[in-house]
Amino acid sequence: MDGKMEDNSLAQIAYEHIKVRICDGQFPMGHKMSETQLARDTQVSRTPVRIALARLEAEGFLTWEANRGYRVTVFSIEDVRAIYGVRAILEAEAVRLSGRRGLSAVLVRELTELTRQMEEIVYIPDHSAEQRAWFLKMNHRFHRQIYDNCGNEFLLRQIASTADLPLALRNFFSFSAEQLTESHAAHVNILAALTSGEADRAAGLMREHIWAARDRMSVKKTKRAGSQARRVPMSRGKRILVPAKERAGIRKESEG
Amino acid sequence: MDGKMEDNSLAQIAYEHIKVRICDGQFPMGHKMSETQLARDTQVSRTPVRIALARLEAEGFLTWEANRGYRVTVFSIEDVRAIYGVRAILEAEAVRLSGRRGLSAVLVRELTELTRQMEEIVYIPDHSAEQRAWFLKMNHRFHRQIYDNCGNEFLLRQIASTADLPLALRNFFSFSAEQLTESHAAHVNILAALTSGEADRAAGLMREHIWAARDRMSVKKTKRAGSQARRVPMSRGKRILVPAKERAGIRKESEG
DNA sequence: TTAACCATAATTGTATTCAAAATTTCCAAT
DNA sequence: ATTGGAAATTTTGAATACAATTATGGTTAA
Repeated sequence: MDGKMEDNSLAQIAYEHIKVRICDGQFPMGHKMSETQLARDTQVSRTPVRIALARLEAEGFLTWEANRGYRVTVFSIEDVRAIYGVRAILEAEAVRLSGRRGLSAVLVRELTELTRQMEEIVYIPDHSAEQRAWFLKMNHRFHRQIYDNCGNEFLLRQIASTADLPLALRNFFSFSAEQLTESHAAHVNILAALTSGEADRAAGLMREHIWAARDRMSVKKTKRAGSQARRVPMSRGKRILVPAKERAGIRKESEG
Repeated sequence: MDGKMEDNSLAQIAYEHIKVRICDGQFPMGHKMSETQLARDTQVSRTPVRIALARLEAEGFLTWEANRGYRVTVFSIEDVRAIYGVRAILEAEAVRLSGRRGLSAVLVRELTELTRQMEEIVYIPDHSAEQRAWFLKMNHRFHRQIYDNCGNEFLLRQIASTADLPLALRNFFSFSAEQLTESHAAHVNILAALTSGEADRAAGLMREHIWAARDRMSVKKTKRAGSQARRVPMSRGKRILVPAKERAGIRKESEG
């Protein structure tokens, strides 16, 4: 169902394991990624862990420093804005291409169904955290379904690599009820534009939809993100300035 | 002058070494990257080579297959078109942002100087291959100078990662005199739009400039690229179908 | 108390070793 | 000659060993 062929390689397992923990926020920004520690946690040797770390570094999740190892990349609030800016143009383009190609009947049905499910949650006065999480899951699928139809595999790859980067941050920002409503409304409009063949308009709506998410993020918790983020690494070999000495207290809380 | 701080790590050296050889075309698309072979060539152990390969894989240069190692990613002509499509929107956005921020006097002077140097070559009736190479170098700087001013470090990173990908292919396509002229004219227009504060127009011109490069590529050597490219990998774990048995004949021609 | 310095420990960078999988080679059978 | 298959070789995946650098901790002196 998942289309995932068996990845027996420990490097792959370590990669996914670590990536999830970064996106979860279990490894916060600036966190020192100890190779030995990770190897012990995963019950493998350092070799596959190193492969995984190298890949995550190339993808921007980690930042490397000579003889000092890897850290979770520190994104300032400006960085996140910048990432959302890129996401906006990439995903708007994906929507445009997808719209130009035309949506199949089954795809429209799936998107409609997803929208309906999200709407259900939106109209629940006091939705639970679980329901909000479900909304986010549906939201993710909605976007992805549209993008997957765009026919530009490389664009998809770029989107995938940018969409996950600020994921760790997103955990800090809770969605309010109005934001869910707003988001849902945007989805409805985008879907309407797509089904009526207005690819360019759909693209513009998607761009604004992502801009809205960006702005939502900027106004809310500037304190939290701003205090932790000191420096923009984002390129190999640059120094990053982070508190140092925050090693303890994270290793044991995994899988509590 | 290069701003490169000492990278003693063998992994880093191997990374750059291999990447250059991929972009050079010394390692053609689909080429099997033997860890042992590379290790012997570089006079280091397999360990740093593996790190380098993992990074290059994450960046899209290489494609990995379980128990079968790495290969140079095979791009079909459609892939290259797709990449140029993404480049167009990314670099147009960089131009727009750069224009909105405004260009400093010194930057304008530098861009003007670069344009002048390129113009010189354009107006030489029979320019040498060396001069064409110089044009390409200036061209690259021109683009880069504009982008670097955009203020979105993440966008720059994305551009850097996409711009190099089809570099190997670009070696197959020789620039004709008219194409140089066309390219130069576009630069002049873009620079004019930027200096007159028309950021959006500059962005549009850049988009078309890159589209022109894309189309130039599509019409020329479809045979060459089409015959070598069989399948679009571009995502980890997918199978790629390449001739197989093309190992010999490459190892010895390096550093002849 | 603080600063400096040396010793110790821990971590990273690299090489080597070993096992498992894949490729190649070679031989036999059709 | 071609095909099939089994042994041999090569290559990848992973673990371990070792060297070099960095972090830590404690002792001493001001």
